[in-house]
Formats: sequence, C-alpha cells, structure tokens
Amino acid sequence: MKETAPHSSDSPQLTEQHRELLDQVLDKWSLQILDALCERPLRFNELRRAIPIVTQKPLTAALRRLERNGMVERIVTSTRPVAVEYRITPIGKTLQDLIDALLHWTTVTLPAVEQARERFDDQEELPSL
Amino acid sequence: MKETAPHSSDSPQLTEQHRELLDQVLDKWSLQILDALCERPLRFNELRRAIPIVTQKPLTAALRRLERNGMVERIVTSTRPVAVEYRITPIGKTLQDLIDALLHWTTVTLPAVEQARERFDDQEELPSL
DNA sequence: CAGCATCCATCATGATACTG
DNA sequence: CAGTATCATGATGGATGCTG
Repeated sequence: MKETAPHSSDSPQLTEQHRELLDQVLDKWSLQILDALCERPLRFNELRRAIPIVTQKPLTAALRRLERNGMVERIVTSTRPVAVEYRITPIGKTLQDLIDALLHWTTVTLPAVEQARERFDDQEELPSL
Repeated sequence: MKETAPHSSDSPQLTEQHRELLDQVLDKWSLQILDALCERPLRFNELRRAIPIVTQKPLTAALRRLERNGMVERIVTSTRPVAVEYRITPIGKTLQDLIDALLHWTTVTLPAVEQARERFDDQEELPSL
C-alpha cells in the first residue's frame, strides 16, 4: 500500500496549493502582522507603527492577502473619519503557536547562524584574486 | 536563566536580524529544500527533481543562502565529473520539527482557507460595475 | 485616518548559452 | 554533473500626491 513514509510525523503529498498557502502567510510582513494581531486588534496606522520598517503599500498588500486567506478580519466602523480595525480570525489564531515557535527559534539560533555567516564570508574573500 | 515563555504577549525584542533570518530560511524554496534534505542528503539535480517547479538559478541562490546561514552543508566529491551533495547541518536540523508542523498546518487548514478565498473573491466581484 | 493611483528603481525569475 | 554568466522581463518596494 504505502508510499514511503518519509517523515517523522506524517508526510502528506504537498501540492502547490500547500506551498502557496505557506508562501502567502509566512512571508516577512505577514508573519509580523499576525504576530502583532495575536496580541490584540490593531488599526492600520497602529500596525504601521508596530512594524516600523514596513511602508504603506506592502502592508496593505499583505493585509489584503491575509484577509483573503481568512487569517485576519477587516472591520470598518463608519465614524468620521472611518476607523478600520484588523483582527485575527480563529483560523489565523491556529498559527499563533507556530509563529511563536518560529520567533523563539530565531532568538535561539541567531548566534550560531552569525558564526556560520562569518565563516562563510571569510572563505569567500579567498586568495588568488 | 529563564527567559519567560516565548509567548507573543511577552514580545521578545525581535530585531531586524531575527526577521532577516526567518526571511532567508523560510522563503518558498528554502522551506522545501530543508524539508527534502531532512530526509536524506541530495545532489543538486536530485533537488531539482524533488522540487519540480524550481529552476536552476533560484535553487542555486537558495542553496547558497542556506549554506551561508549554516543550514546546509555543501560537500564536493572530486570524482569525474564532480559530485556535489547537499546535507542538512545540525543547525538546520533544529528547524525540522517546525517545518513539519508548518506543512502539517497547511494540510489541516487549506480547506478553510479555500472557503475564505471564495467568500472574499465573491464579494470582490461586486455590483456597481 | 485609511487607503488608492502613479511613477520609478530594484530585484527575482526564466531562458539560454557556456564551462570544467 | 553542477554550476556560472548574460540578457530580458515581470513582480515588488519606495516615494509622492490625492481622496472621503
């Protein structure tokens, strides 16, 4: 019956759909957006401040993508001027532990990575120029 | 020395270094490369076959980046013609569980995401055209 | 406030050709 | 086999100005 069982847990056949999903949800900005929204809902400009280096266009694009994928909800309050709140959805919430784990992983691993980079870069500036 | 829980409510100070690391290791191709190499070492063209839709240039770039970050090791055997094997490093291995969890997450979540996309796209094709 | 529209620079990717 | 080099192109990102 079975095709090889390559993985520790289970190894489903990953179609391009799955990769696309990760691609849309795990990109640089989306990860930080979701992380921020896991704490509490935020308005557009609050998000901009929460993620200092992002500019308006990519932020908007990422939010739309996350909204389309059902990860965040966009709530418009018709005051004057309008207030727009972004809130994480239950689906998005299922990513929280993973995101925390990833961020934690970076803090643990970064030192080793920086060492590796130095070694790599050193042997790049090689002799025989 | 305990750092408190890696929960998002406890936001660890994530510098841009941390984001950059995730960015270099979690991108579309790298994720699949690491996943493939977690099973067993692979040669360059084996990797190309393992990740069908990737072309040579981005694959090479991703491998170099992963190598620089200490995630994979490039082993050259000076036969004729040369054989080059890519192998996951101990550091890279620390990502395996996370990657498995992410891939598993996609399989669990994809159906809900697809529903969300339909809803979103439906209300995009709105009236008043 | 929360965007969208526009222009422009940069980058990643694809295709192709060439090397040891 | 395992790349590098080059060119063309399409997608992204920054900056700016405008809207309700």
